[in-house]
Amino acid sequence: MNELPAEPLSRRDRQRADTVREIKETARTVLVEQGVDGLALRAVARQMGMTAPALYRYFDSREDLVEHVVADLYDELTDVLEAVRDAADPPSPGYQLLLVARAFRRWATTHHAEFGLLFGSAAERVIEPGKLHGDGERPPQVAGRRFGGVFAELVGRIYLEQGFPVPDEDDLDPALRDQLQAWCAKLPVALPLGVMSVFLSCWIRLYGMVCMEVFGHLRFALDDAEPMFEAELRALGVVLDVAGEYRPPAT
Amino acid sequence: MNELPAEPLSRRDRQRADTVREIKETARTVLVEQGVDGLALRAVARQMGMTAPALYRYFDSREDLVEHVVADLYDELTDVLEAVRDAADPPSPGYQLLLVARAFRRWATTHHAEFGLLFGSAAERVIEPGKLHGDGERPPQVAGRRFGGVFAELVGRIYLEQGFPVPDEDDLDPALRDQLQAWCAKLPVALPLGVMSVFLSCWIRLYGMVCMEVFGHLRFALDDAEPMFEAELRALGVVLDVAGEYRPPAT
DNA sequence: ACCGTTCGCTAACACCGTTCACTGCTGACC
DNA sequence: GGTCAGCAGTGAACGGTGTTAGCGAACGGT
Repeated sequence: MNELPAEPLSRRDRQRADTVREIKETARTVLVEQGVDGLALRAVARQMGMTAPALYRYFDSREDLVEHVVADLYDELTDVLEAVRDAADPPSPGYQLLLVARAFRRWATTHHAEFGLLFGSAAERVIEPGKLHGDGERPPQVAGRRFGGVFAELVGRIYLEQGFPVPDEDDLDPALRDQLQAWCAKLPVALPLGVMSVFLSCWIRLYGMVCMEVFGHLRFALDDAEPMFEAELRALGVVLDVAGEYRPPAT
Repeated sequence: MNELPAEPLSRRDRQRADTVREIKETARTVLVEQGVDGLALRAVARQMGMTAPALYRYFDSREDLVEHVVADLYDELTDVLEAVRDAADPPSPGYQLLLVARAFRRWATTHHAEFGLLFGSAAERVIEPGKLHGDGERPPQVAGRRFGGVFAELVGRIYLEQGFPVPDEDDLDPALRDQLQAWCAKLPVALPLGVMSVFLSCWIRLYGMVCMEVFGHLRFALDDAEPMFEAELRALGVVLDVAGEYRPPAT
């Protein structure tokens, strides 16, 4: 991203940046091998032949390290989603959304530990803004925003390019309308508030479904959630008026 | 529940049962005061004037204690939902479902720590069946089943008493159909598989919405999720063909 | 009154996050 | 080229965690 002051990196600084990167990568392998609970500073340090206090030269605390890992994972996930989106053929937003949603679920199910760190209840405090940390946005939040933006942008494009039925603004609960208005104001493009409400509803279904599957809250009924997920994707296609673009998964 | 061998409780056994109850209650107050992470054995013991190892006379491990607390919380939540359901006037299943769903969200938002323990990602292993523990069902699972049963039963009654549009069995993905079939076989009453799929879809929306709100995954757009929740309730009412029974919340 | 079970304690182990004081090394400046 | 500041990394230590082992006291049934 921001690499404008490209050269004035002293040799020391480069080495330091490398170490930071190595720490985060090691943290991630520990996360994968040992699970969210096993992500201990000492474990990370051990795995890279260091001692735990040394990590404090690079991160303020375990929490700080975790936040940076979270941000990196968000970015990685978003990169995957964007790549899938940009490789979609045809590149219509409806089909792109289908593929992106599927890629999201795929990433979640194949990266169980990472997904738990990003979207589990332990992430609550990581996502939470503010704290005593000043109210400047921290890495996980901007990365999380970018992630959500992929979906929001696609739904927005579907609406603008093809349209789908949305509730009239006057039919929305005023309390909801005001919040949607405030949220909309923070977005790059203004959309009718009804579109925002439809997007939120779809987002809840998609996100809720994936979280429930990964965290085992669907196992009381299903042991393989993929068919149900595909059924939900078709239902979302109907809601967004792109049902005709549905294609069964490749495999 | 099962109090058939009512009397042969020796004095010692009664005292022991009392202690078990006191431990679980103390664990719950610690949970509320300190949060999920603060739920430490030593903290529980300290608060009731004991030492941590003493708790091992009553529970095999911290995990074991947590599981029992989870089961109790499930039962308590289910009691609340059943009470709300039984007090509904009129007692039509559609209206009852509306009130029960609202009560669920209310309990979740007013019992943040407890909800996190029950439905957060930390509950993953608690919910998970089997382990090396034999494959007998453990307390959290039976309690969780009872909890889900409240919703399932209401949706079933709505279908049987009034009906709502469901997909034809032949339109379901065979892979999904088989799983729904297997699940259905475990339920007390047999329902068309299309009903099961509609129920699952509704459950995902309801459950997903509440989890996302409580765990802060909706705060990027909303700071008070209630209006959106009500909108979702109305949408679910349409799906289940009981939209006419919607009433705005009492407040 | 005895004896076995139960209960709670202390001590200890291994692990965690975090702080502190101390060592080398390295880069920069005169 | 020599000196000196600053940085990376160390081991020790503090207070916390879950858990195990062994001991003593109290209790219940005979």
